[in-house]
Amino acid sequence: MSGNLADAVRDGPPGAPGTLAAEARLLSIGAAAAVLGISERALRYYQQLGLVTPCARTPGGMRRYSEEDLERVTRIRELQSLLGLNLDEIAVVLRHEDRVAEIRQSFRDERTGAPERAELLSEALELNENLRATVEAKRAALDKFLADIDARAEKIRAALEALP
Amino acid sequence: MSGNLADAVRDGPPGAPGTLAAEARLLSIGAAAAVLGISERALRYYQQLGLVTPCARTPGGMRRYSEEDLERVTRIRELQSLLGLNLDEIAVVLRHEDRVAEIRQSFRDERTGAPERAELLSEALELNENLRATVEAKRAALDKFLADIDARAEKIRAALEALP
DNA sequence: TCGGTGGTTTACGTTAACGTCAGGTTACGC
DNA sequence: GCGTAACCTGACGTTAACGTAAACCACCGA
Repeated sequence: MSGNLADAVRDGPPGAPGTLAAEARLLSIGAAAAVLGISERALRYYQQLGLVTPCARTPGGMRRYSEEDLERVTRIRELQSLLGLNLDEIAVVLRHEDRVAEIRQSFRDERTGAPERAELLSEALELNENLRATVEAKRAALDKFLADIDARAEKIRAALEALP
Repeated sequence: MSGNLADAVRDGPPGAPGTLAAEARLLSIGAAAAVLGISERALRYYQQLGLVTPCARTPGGMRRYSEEDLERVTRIRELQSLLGLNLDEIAVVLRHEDRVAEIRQSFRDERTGAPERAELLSEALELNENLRATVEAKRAALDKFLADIDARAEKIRAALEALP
């Protein structure tokens, strides 16, 4: 092992005058992959599907990932492992979440009128509720599953107490 | 559509003297697939991997599935969709559950001594607890996920109330 | 300035979980 | 007894989500 995670993440001098703090913390694809614990190939693949695009590139064309980019990837993995969604379905979820973020922006905008604001909020609420329903369904099923397991455990424990 | 589900499941006269009720209710692979809502190919594939073997065959070699067989397949699908396990991992879980069933048998056996019974019960308990841990972990993650969604919804609702 | 490490695109390879097709066999209603 | 629908066993095809290799290019420390 020539380079470890700490080496990969540690960037050039962050004090270079003129560069914003956020800019200094952009990660290369190797560092990003190391931090996230996934492969570089996966990151490129997600980008190919339009799921995450690194916020910047170096003049030479190398990908630079921001903290926000990493969070997005984390989100992808969560939606994969927790909800069992495939990448196409995840793309939809992410688009919805992007839309919510967009709504948040419009909301901050001074020019947005009150009735339009209400409209935006209820749209955001609906998008949110949409995902919630999916998650809630899964949770309910899991809870039942867990209850079954616990019931079995209880029977075994009862038998154990009846023994000695 | 020439044959529907009801046709497929409805078997020959169940009153044929000499045949047990359970025997009369064995399903062909087509009927089983229809009831379960999966493909025949999937059933054959699961068998190939040693996950479910139909309890019987006709003299001519055609598969016959019992109610218990169907439950086992349902279990497989549950482990797939809820826990996101692959079929190899599911094979392990099923082997553990089979072992628990075996333990239950030994337990009913008169010849099993008291110390051995205790041993069997704690083995069953451990196997059960094993699966429980997996499920519980998933549930915790899902709960957190759901909490995040609810928090967002709350923020949106608060903004909505602050409007009019 | 230059060597080595790391990154880029392009393209073909891999694995799990089936889908589908071919060619022959069995079950069942009439 | 007979036709046909359902089933059998291979065997090859497919799709998602990457893995891997090749050939070329960027960056950075000495």
